[in-house]
Amino acid sequence: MLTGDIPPNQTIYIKNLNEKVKKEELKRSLYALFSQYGRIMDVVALKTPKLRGQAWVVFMEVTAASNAVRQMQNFPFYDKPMRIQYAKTKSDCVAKEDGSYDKKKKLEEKAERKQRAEEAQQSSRANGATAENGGSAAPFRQGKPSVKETVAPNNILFIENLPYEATSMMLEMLFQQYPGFREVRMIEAKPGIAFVEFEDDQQSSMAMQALQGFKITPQNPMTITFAKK
DNA sequence: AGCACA
Repeated sequence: MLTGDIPPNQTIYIKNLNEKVKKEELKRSLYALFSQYGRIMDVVALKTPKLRGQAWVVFMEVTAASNAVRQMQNFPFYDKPMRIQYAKTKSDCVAKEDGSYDKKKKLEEKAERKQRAEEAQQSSRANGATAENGGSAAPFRQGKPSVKETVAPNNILFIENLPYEATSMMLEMLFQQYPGFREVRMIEAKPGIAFVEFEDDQQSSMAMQALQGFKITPQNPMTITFAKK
């Protein structure tokens, strides 16, 4: 198994990400793509030589992380299959919430890492380039509070939290700009939801990433998940 | 391949 014997963690570790994607865009897309599994506390991505092509997505619940690990395993994202595991350690933002965050310990760890890096540098007798990268607060958006059932990626999107005023025409305008768009389906008897069909699951996922949380009215950020087949 | 919090 890809996850090896790493115990479940509310944070998932993703590798084999496309390194050409800019950090902010990557974080936004990961946020949009994974928020269908539950509320996300933080997304961390660094572009340092050691950490490029990897990211951490911190969920509020472990169950959300578990579903994400299973369902999105190997899913093509910017043309590369994502490799997903549980993170090996607790994320800082989680430690801060549960009170176990220890600033002193954190600094020690940082110093140790630095030390290690310098040793490696010396022993190799080589001078390499150093890359540093800034980055700040993770995006926060409204999402579903509760745990979701697991749904594998597919070509049909399920849209929730639409305002009453929303029409299929409006949704069509919104979704038709993404390649592979087929149709919008709304059900008279069920206001507030819609189904949007694409040709394949990669195209539907691109639209999901682009429109996740989109507000038709200020009070209604739409929630997009893959439809149950 | 690579597990951090700039």
